[in-house]
Amino acid sequence: MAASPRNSTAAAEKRRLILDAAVRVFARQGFHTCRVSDIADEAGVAYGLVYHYFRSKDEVLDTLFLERWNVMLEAIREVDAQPLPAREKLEAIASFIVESYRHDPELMKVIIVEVTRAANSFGQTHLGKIREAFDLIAAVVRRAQDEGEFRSDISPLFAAMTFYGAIEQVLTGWIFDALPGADADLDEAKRLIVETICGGLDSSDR
Amino acid sequence: MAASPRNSTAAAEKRRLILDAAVRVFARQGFHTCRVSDIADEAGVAYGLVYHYFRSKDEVLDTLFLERWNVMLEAIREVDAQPLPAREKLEAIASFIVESYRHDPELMKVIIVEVTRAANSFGQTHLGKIREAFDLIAAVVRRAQDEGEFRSDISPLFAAMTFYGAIEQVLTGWIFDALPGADADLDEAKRLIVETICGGLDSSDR
DNA sequence: GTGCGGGTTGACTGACCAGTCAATCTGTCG
DNA sequence: CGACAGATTGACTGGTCAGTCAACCCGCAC
Repeated sequence: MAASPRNSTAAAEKRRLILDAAVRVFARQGFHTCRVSDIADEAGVAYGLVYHYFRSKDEVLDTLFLERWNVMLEAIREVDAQPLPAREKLEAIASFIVESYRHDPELMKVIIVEVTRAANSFGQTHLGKIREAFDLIAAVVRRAQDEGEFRSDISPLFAAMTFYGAIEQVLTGWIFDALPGADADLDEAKRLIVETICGGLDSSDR
Repeated sequence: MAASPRNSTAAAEKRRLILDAAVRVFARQGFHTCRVSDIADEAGVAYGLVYHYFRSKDEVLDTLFLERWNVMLEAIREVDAQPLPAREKLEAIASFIVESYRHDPELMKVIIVEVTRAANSFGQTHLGKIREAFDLIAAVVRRAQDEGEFRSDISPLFAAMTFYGAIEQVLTGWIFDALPGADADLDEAKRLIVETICGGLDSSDR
């Protein structure tokens, strides 16, 4: 039965139902302060069913994070494979992250607040995955330095952390209403982040 | 007795003993995963004594955060009061934060990981205080824009968040060994952060 | 229609831990 | 010295919740 296509589809849908409910609950109440029963209630399923699809409460969050983060890593790799100036690559990366937020702000809130910036609890587990993103961005910077597009006196990894840190702080600003986050602001932000950071990295006339 | 100077000093020292122990425990195990008894053990005092000096476990963390954050806010205000170019003001601010890390990395780890970047739990409570820092930095930027030192097409608050986000990400890199954090690296970082960010903000010839 | 097997249910358990409190200690003052 | 006050102790309580599990449901195969 689990082998038949109809049922495995149904199972996947149930699983997704729980994951989507978890996003809403985590975003609203935070991972540590919500109960597994909150997730089950939000999904409209019984408590025990959560444990049929996931080994633990942690695994629910892990799944949400990894699903999205892997998509982002792939997107960065694709961007980097294209023959573009580094500035445009960074713009594409910033754009991808901002669009992720536009598309599903609750999911991005959960990922940033509960994983990426929670390096003592979940971040710990995913430090390697998070680090991968920095390394990919650093590689973009390094190549740009080799080709003279960026100045060479800033360590690529350092530049990558600065770039990513700026983006994440802006998202955090939107998430907690410290920064206006209307549609137009998001578009503006893509441009401004890269403009701010690249101005400093750019080796062009100064 | 609590009124006599010798005892009130002794009381203050005991309180400090507990606070310092809490820093080490929070840095090592994280706020959520440590027990109050861990703090008491680390301080070498009885469990109940923690509750003699603090109303709750939360209040211990609140105290640590506010103590340090208020010092930082004051430092930023003092920097801003001086007649310096904005770039040097930002350098002084970055320097202050980096020196805070050099002086007591465990405390900075706790503040960043458990408060500043934990906007769902403790950050929530202190959102206002955190926001104050952004506003102070934004004020520096705004004045620099008015005087033509910085370009005016980037919102001051946005610039402040970018600047602060970059710093915090670098500290996070040191905290979790994603970035080399030797003594010389810290000095280098002060310069590079401002260099990176201001290059973009600076309205000088481009 | 009967039986199988996975999906689904929710009451229950075991562990954990923040915070309380009554008892004890210690140093000071009259 | 006696007694008082605040400091210190740590056993205990109450509540919370992640995870378990035995029972039940339901669609399918034969």
